[in-house]
Amino acid sequence: MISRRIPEASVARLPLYLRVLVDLAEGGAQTVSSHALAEAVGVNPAKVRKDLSYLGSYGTRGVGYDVEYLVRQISRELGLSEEWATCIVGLGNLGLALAHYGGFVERGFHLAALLDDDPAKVGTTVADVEVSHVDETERLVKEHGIAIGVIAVPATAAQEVADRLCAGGVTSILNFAPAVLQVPDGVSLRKVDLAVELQILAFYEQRRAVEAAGLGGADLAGVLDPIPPP
Amino acid sequence: MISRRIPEASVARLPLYLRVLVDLAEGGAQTVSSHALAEAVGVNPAKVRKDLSYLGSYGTRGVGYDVEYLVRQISRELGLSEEWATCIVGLGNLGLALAHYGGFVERGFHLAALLDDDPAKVGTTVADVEVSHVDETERLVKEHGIAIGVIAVPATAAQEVADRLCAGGVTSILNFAPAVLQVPDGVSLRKVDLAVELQILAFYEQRRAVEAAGLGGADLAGVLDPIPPP
DNA sequence: AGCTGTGAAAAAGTTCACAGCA
DNA sequence: TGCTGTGAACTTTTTCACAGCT
Repeated sequence: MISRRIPEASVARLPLYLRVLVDLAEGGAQTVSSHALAEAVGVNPAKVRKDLSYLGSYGTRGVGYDVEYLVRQISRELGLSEEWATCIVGLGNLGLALAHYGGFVERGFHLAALLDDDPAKVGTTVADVEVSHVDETERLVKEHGIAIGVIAVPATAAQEVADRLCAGGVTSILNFAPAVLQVPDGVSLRKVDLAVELQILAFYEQRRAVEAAGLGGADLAGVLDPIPPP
Repeated sequence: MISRRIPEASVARLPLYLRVLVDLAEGGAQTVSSHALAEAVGVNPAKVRKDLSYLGSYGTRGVGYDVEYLVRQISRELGLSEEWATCIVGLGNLGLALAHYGGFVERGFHLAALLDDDPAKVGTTVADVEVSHVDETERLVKEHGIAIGVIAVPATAAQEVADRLCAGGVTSILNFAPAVLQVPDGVSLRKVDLAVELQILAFYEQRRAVEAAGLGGADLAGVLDPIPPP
């Protein structure tokens, strides 16, 4: 119980376990083994046990884990017992999609404000929330006690928006803009970058193509050999 | 040059380097040091050098890396010299946002098909592409030689869509549905899960709150102590 | 017998620190 | 002098393997 440091990699898997466990609970399951849980999440059973052991020893040897109990423990650990106030800055296609995303509000995330710099959007209502001008960011973050800010603006505006969110007192940022952001110590920053994900997939596509072409050690000139440097 | 295995973690950073390098090139920079590049991407300079060394030895000691040359090398490594045909399945808010996303088409990704199961959407045109019925998935993937499929349907439909994409011959999938997918060997799968990202942020929010409350070893009962198991 | 919890081993990833070249 | 390239140390993460409880 003292000084529980849960490794980052484990933290990132807790939401996945939780989702499966909720489904299992709804399906009426009482207990689940690390093996079954691992299968459902697509990981190794030993990893499941290690991850869950960081939360404490909640399983029963010979039986497995109590589903309902585990749901409660993980929810609490993830802070999902509380309601986190969030805001979305930037209501382009992506921002709108996020605002309407059900899973957003589903578990403890409350959309407290929407912000955009387009006067045509300010004052309209999206997902039952009135859109405010981005200049109001600091004020609204303070007033609503917003903890998590979501950035869905173009890359060029992202740092300014981040600065404003932090100035207002946000302590977590989820950034969808393709930009590297600087935030003060003590602010958590996560990034989702669609173009990067596609490029990673392209890398492995490319490699398969090269490997197929290169079977048996054929000459790959023009396919992967480096061009001599300038 | 023989058997170049680039670690996954490095591959995931190549697109970030590329983005910065393209900006630098547009800004007229001739060369860049590992230090400057590291700063711009937000990583350690040694990591930059290690990562780039996997591509070959493209730097010049005492000088740095030739920006243009590095852009070419990384682009080639990421398979961005080719045009990858992609499709998006599911044209809800997120699917539409993805279809309109500029960065999508920007670098070598060509939107060859859009699919949805809603008869009202089939036949309409989105982002200059006519929407087809999801039953056409296999056929369209084959016909257009689509390599990468993007899944933006609800979780319940995601596995079926994945199966169809794979049946058609897709070799990479980017999944936005909150579901764990099963794909055949040889198909790359990446996942973007908005709810998970928020929950990870909530975990660290929660922990900060607990740490603040627990300064000096105060009693945390009711905040983090476990409820006794059933 | 079945399944958890966990030390210990293995693997992957990061950072250091410095030789070596421009 | 300045900066790359890289072996080696270190850290984190994953996996194994088995003792220990039910």
